Amino acid sequence: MKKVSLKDIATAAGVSTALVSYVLTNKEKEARIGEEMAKKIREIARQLNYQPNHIARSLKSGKSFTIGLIMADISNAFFASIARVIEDEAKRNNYTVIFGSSDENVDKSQDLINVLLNRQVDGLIITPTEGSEKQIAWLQEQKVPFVLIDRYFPTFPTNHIAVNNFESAYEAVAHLVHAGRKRIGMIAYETTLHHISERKRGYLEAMKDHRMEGAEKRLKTARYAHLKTDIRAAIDQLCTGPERADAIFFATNSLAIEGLKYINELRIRIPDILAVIAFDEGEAFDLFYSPVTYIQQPIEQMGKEAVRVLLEQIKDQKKIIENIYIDTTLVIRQSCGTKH
Amino acid sequence: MKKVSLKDIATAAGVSTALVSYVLTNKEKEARIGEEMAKKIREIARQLNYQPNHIARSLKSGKSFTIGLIMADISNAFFASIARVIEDEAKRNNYTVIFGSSDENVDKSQDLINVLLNRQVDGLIITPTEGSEKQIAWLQEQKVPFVLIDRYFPTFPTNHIAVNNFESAYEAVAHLVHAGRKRIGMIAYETTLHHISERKRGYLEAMKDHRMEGAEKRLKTARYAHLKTDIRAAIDQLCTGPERADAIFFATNSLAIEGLKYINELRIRIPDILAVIAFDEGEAFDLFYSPVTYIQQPIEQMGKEAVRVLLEQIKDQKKIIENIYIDTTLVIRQSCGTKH
DNA sequence: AAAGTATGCTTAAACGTTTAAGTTTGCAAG
DNA sequence: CTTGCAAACTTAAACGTTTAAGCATACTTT
Repeated sequence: MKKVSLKDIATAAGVSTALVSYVLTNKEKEARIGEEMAKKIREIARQLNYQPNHIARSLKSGKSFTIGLIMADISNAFFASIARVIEDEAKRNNYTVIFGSSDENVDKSQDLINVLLNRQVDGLIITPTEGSEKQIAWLQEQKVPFVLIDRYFPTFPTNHIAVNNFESAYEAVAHLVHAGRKRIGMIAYETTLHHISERKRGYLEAMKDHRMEGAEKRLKTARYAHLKTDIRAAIDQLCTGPERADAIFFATNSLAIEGLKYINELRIRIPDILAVIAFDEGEAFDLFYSPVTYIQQPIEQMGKEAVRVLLEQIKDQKKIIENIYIDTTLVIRQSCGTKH
Repeated sequence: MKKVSLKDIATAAGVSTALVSYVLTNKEKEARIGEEMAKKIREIARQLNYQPNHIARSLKSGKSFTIGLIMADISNAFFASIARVIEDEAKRNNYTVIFGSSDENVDKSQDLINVLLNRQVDGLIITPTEGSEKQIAWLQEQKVPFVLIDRYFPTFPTNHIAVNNFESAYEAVAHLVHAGRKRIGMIAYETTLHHISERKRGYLEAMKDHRMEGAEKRLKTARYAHLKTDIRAAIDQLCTGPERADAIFFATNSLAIEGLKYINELRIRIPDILAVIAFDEGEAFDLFYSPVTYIQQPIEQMGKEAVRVLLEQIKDQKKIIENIYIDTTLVIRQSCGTKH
């Protein structure tokens, strides 16, 4: 069953395709189409169930009405939720979303950028990986509209949507201090990515401001590719000896999940022996026997803003760069031993 | 910065675009291109950093090398994981994925189908919603290649990837019986979707075969749109009175998560007072104080098969319908009180 | 020397749209 | 009775590819 095209309608109506095009794109006024004819064409289009060919349109207009979405890993709850919001929001604006997962890997990221640009996406929403500065800079040179989300590079200005990582981390650590914890540790990723650095900085500053000793030595990192083993090692180090930590701040939900699994195995009681705070949400945190206090990122807002900024960028290339910072909320549960 | 096209290369090389096209699509042999010239063209293409325009190609070939993915909700861990696998697998085959969430809503589903088909996707992978039979039947009439995943309609044959829902549910309930549970309940969705019906049937059959009383009255359902309240009501009914259930089988991960939250609130101890089994995975299940026994669906395999079947279908329209059934694994943890 | 054929390239149409620039007809104004 | 102009269409080019068909030129055959 062949698709019906403008030509089919034109033939059926005994007119040129141009006329049909004008009518079906509601340009009757500008093109001074007769009322009779317009009605007739519309009727035929309806009968034949005409569906415009988006590809032909894109070729002509140079716009695909498609957004490319590059996330670190769509199967991760945080990114999946963002993807969800972005798709909804894009759809509301008649855009469609193509996605891919970079796995925090520079080469995959480059590959995805290439694939998506070849597909003529009108713009990109990206959670950039470590070491992808050059790729991002190149996008900027090429004047490809894009927005970074979750992370960004402080060294050069780009559109980005981020959360106030420093303050959020600071606040989380302060909360632990006020809950009476003395030996607070942190587990983060081993990365130079700015959002993680900021979280680390928030931890260190808060520790300093509250005159807590040994922050540096209690700041552990894990490699993305060796999450499980590295986290276990970190926790082993943190939770043994006379100076064992009485609180851990996890820089990320995946770190927290892995960490809590091991803490469970070790039968370290929370919050009695150890207090815990995590960045990001996770349904697992709700179900944990001691519901986990966490820093809640406003996912809905982040996704919507990302789409908004990107679409504005697409509409008007020379538009000024927008940096959106959104505040998080510290959701206090029982994992720090405080009831509010 | 304008994109370079075949014409640019042709001009630079002083030849026709046809020649360039032949070279860059490696048809030199068939088109008898001179070695010298081929080398020269390739070099120029490299220098200008030529990237083929996918849209133009699609228009010409009538193929977009794009798959449409319609999931119930991409922010749900199960679907997100499937989406992840599908995207990876599609990419390996030089396909790209556009996605959308139907929210278990027929109208949204129809809307997504329209949007994706207008985008000229070459085929669809769908988790069909309740009541979408007509849409699916229409796709079949229109000879649009598609594969259903997770669910399907037994009333008419379609390509689909499914799990042996009946047997899995049966096995889960049998496991509960062998663990000594007497009053086993089930909480499912209120839906006519076949995969859920099969899970219910598995429960009922297993109960009958093991001579367990009161299965019907202990089979509760919750509406997707009123998950929280309905689940609470169901659990209230199941877990009170002298005949209170000593086990609950959740038909889905979202049901289980919501259910466990409430069970936690009620301070019903697992597995002492209540045993629990869930369909699907969830990191929350690992972290639960009594790690949850669950039916593990082979997500990777499901996603890969879906892509395989779809691509075969795209290649050869008259290909016979494929129904893939994949076995699940019952992952036994502590939530049923048994250690293996 | 004529015919055939291999080689290397060009032409042109096509995919389904959009849209600027015609063309034709009728009618009012000069 | 021109001329002007509005109304209602049509033509044709363009977007960037692909690909069948065509056209020289040179090299073999007989």
